[in-house]
Amino acid sequence: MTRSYDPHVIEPKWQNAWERDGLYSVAEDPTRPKYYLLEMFPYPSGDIHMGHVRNYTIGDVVARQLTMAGHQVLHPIGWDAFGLPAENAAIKSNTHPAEWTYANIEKQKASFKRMGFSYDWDRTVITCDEGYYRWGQWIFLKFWERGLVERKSSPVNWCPSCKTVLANEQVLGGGECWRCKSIVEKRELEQWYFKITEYADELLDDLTTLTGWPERVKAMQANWIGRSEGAEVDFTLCDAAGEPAESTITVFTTRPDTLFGCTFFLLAPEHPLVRELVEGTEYAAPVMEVVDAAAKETSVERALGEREKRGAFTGRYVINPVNNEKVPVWVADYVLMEYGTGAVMAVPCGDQRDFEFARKYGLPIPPVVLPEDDPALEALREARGRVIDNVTWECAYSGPGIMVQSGAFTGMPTGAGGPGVAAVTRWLEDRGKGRFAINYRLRDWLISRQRYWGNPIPAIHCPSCGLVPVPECELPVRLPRDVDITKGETLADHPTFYETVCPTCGGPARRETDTMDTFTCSSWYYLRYCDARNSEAIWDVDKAAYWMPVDQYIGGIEHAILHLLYSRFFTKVFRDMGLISFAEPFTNLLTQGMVRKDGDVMSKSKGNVVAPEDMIAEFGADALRAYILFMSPPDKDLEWSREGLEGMYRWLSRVWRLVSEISAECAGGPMMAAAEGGAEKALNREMHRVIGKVTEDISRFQLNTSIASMMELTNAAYDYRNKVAAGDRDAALMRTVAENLTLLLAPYVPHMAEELWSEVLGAKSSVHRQPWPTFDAQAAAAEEVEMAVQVNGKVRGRITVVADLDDAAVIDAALKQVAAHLEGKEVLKTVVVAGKLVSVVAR
RNA sequence: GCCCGGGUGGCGGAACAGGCAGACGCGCCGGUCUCAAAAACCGGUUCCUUCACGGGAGUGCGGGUUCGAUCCCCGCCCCGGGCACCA
Repeated sequence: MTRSYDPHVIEPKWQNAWERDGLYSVAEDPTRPKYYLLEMFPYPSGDIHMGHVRNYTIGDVVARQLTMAGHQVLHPIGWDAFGLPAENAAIKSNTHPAEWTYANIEKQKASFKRMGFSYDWDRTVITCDEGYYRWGQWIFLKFWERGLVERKSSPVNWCPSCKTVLANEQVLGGGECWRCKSIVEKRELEQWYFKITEYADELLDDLTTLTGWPERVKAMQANWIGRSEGAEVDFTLCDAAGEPAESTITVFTTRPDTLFGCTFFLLAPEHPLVRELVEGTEYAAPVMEVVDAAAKETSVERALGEREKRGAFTGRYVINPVNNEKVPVWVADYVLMEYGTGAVMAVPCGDQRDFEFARKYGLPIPPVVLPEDDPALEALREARGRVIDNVTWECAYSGPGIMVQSGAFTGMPTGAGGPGVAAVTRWLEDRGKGRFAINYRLRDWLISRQRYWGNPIPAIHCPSCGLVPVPECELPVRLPRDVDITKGETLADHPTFYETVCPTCGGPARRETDTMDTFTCSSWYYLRYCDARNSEAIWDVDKAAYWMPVDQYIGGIEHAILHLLYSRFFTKVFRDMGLISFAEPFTNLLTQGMVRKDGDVMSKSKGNVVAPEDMIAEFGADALRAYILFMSPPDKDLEWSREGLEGMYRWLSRVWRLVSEISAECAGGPMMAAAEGGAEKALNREMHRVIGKVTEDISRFQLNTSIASMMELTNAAYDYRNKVAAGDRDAALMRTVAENLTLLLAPYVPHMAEELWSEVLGAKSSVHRQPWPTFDAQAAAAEEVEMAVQVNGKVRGRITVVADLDDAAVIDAALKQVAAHLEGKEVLKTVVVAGKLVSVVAR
C-alpha cells in the first residue's frame, strides 16, 4: 500500500534533516569548477511576498542543479538592513529600528527555510551588523584617500517627507522620491559625494563587455550616464557699453558646426552671472521676473516640454567667436543650470526650443544647415555672408545637410557627428576659442543622509583642521542604540555621539552626524559573502579571487540603474585598490519579471496580494516553487493563477504515485535498463531526450519548458504502463525512469524528490548529493523519423524513414507519397532537411 | 522626441540557429468508475468548411527575400518600460 503525497509531513522533515547534516555549507575547492550564484538580497520589510518566492526559487533551482552537476556552488543570502522603512515602522510601532529589523530578518529567514532554499547560512551578511558596517566605513576612508570623496555645496534633491537628501538616481521620472513618491524639492546644501563621474567613461564603455546582461538594462545605464560629445566654445562678454571685455563665458554644444546660426545667447535663471549683468539697469526688472518665476516652479513643472518658454533680454552682448558678431544675451527658463555650463548658444534654425523662443521674441532665424534637396540650397551655395536672415520654416531642422552662410565652411556636408562638427572644432582649437569636449548627464553620487538608521560617516569636523577622517584604528564609528526614534531624533540630537576631539590637533571637534545612503551597503555585499566572518580584513584577497566574479546574478529590474550602477562603480575602485583583479562584478544578469494578479502588480494598496505562507499551507513549498517556475519564463511577468497552482499539485501527485507504484512493482530489480521491445525503446529514448532537454533548459534559464518536458516524461511513463500489461513490463527500465525523473526533479521540488529518493526508492544518501543524470545522445536518437513532405510550401504528406537514410532514397519515398499532388507537374527542385522535411518544388 | 522590450488559440505560454505553428499546463467538452458527486483515469479541444475523407485560412498590419518566414529585411499600428526643454 503506497502513501499519498503529503508535502506537509515531508517538507519540514527534510528541512530539519538537511540543516542537521549541513548540506549547504560550502568552502573553496580548487579541484572543482566554482560557480557563484547570487540573488539580490532582500530588505527585511516584513513577510516575504511572491516576488521573493520567484526570485529565490529561480536561483535555488540553478544552484542545486549545478551542485549535482559537479560545481562548487556559492549560494549565499543576507539582508540589506539599514534604511528608512525601519525608522518609519519604529515611529509607528514605538519600537527601536534595530528590534524591528532583526525581528523581520528572523521571520524572513524562517520563510526562506520553509521554502527549502539551499543557502549557506554560515555566510549570512546583515548590513546593520557592526561587523559589516565597519567595513563600509573603511571603504569610505579608502575612497577618501583616493580622492573619490568630496564634500561640497550644491543644489540637491530634498524629500520633505523622508526629511533627507536623495541621490539623483533616487529621484524618479516625475521628480518623485523613489521610496515615498513625494515630490522632491531643490535645496542648496553642503553634502558628501562619491565621485562616480570619474568612472563615467569606463562605466559606459565596459557595458559592451557585459554580453550576459539584458539589452534593456545596458540601454538604461547608457542612457543614465548620458555621454555626449561636442565642443566647448568661449564667447567674449561685452561690457555695459557694448565693448568686448576680458571675461569669457563658455558653453557646451554638440553642434559647433551650427555656430554661424547663433543669433542669441542664453543663461539659466539660476546662473550666478544673471544678477551681476542686470543689476542697476533698466533690464533688471523684466529679467528678475523670469528668474523669480522659475524659482517658484518645481522641477516637474519646469520640465514640461510643451509649456511656453519665457525669457528676457539682459541688455548685454557676447561675441560669437566664428564671425565676431555681437549676440544679445537673454535669460531663458528652459536653460538648465545643472547641465553643461548653465549657458547655451542659441541656434534657432537648428534647435526646436531655440526656434520657438526666437519666434516668440522676434529674434532672427538665419539658416546654416540645409538638407541636400532643399531648393534654397543653390542660391546659398556660394554665399559667404548672410543673405537670408529669417527662414520661413514651421520648425527647426536638425538633420544632416550642407553648411550655408557659414563663412569658409560654406558648402561642407555636416550633421550630428559629421565632418562639419570636427572642422569647426579644429578651427576653434587652433585659435584658442574652443575645444573638443564630452559632457555627461551622470552626476556625482550624493551619499549623505540626514537619518539615524544608517552607517555613520566616519568624518570629523574640526574648527581648526577642517574635515578630518576618523583614523582607521578607531573604526567602527558605532551607531548608538539609545536614540529615541519615535521623537524623530537623529545623530545630530546626540551630543554624546557627536562631541569628540580632533584626531589631528586634539582640540574639541564635532563628529559628522549624517549616515550613508543604504546603497553604499549593497554595493559590495557580494564580495563580503566570499569571506563573511573575516574581522581582520574586508575580505581575503585569495577567497575573493576564487569565488568572484558573480557568475549569475538574479534580481528585479528596478535596480537597473541604482544598485547595479553603484556596484559596478565600487568594483572598479576595488580593482584600482588592488583588492580584486576584474572590472565587472556580475558576469550574467537575469532580471526576473514581476508577479501580477488581475493585471496589476501585487501590492497591499491594491489589495491583491497572495501570501506565500497561505499557499505553502495549502499546497506545500514544492508545488509553489514548481508552479512559479512553470507559469512563465523567468524574465517575463507572471500572472497569478490559483488553478495553475492546483494543476501543479496534481502533477506532483501524479509523479508521486508513478514513482511509488514503480518502486513497489520493481523492488530490487536490476538498475540497468534492458529496453528491448519497441515500447521500451521509445520510453528509454524519451527519458534520455528529457534528460538532455532539462539540462540544456536550466543552463539557459528556460525553467518553464524544463518542467514541461518532465511532464512529458511523466505522461510517457504512464502511457507505457497503460499500454503494456503488468507481466510484460520492463521492470528495470521503469525503475530507471523513476530514478532519473526523481533526480531531474530534485532541484525543483527538493523535498518531494528527497522523500521519493531516500524513502520510496530506498537510496542510502541524499538525492541532493547524487550526480546529475548524464545525457546519452545515442539513446536519445530515434531509429526512425517521421518527415513532412511539402509541395510548393504546403505539407501534403508524411513519410517514416530510418534515421540515417540517404537523401536520394528519402526524396524517392517522398515523391511517391505525394504523387497525387504532382500529377501533370514537373519537379523542379527538391530540398531535404535531415530528419525533418522534404520540400518539393513543382510546376 | 530618443532608446530598449513585446504583440502567437478562450487563458498562461512553446517552437535549438529560416524547416511540420500551437509542446506543456489551465479552462472547456465527452467518456470510464460511482446510487450520485468529488477525486482519479482515458479521449478531444486554433478558426472556417465538410456526415466524413478532405479542403481553406492563420503568429498585430502592408510589402520583400527564400523551395520554405512566428523567426531575416523595409514601411506602419498597438502595448509595456526607461530617459527627456540634456543644448
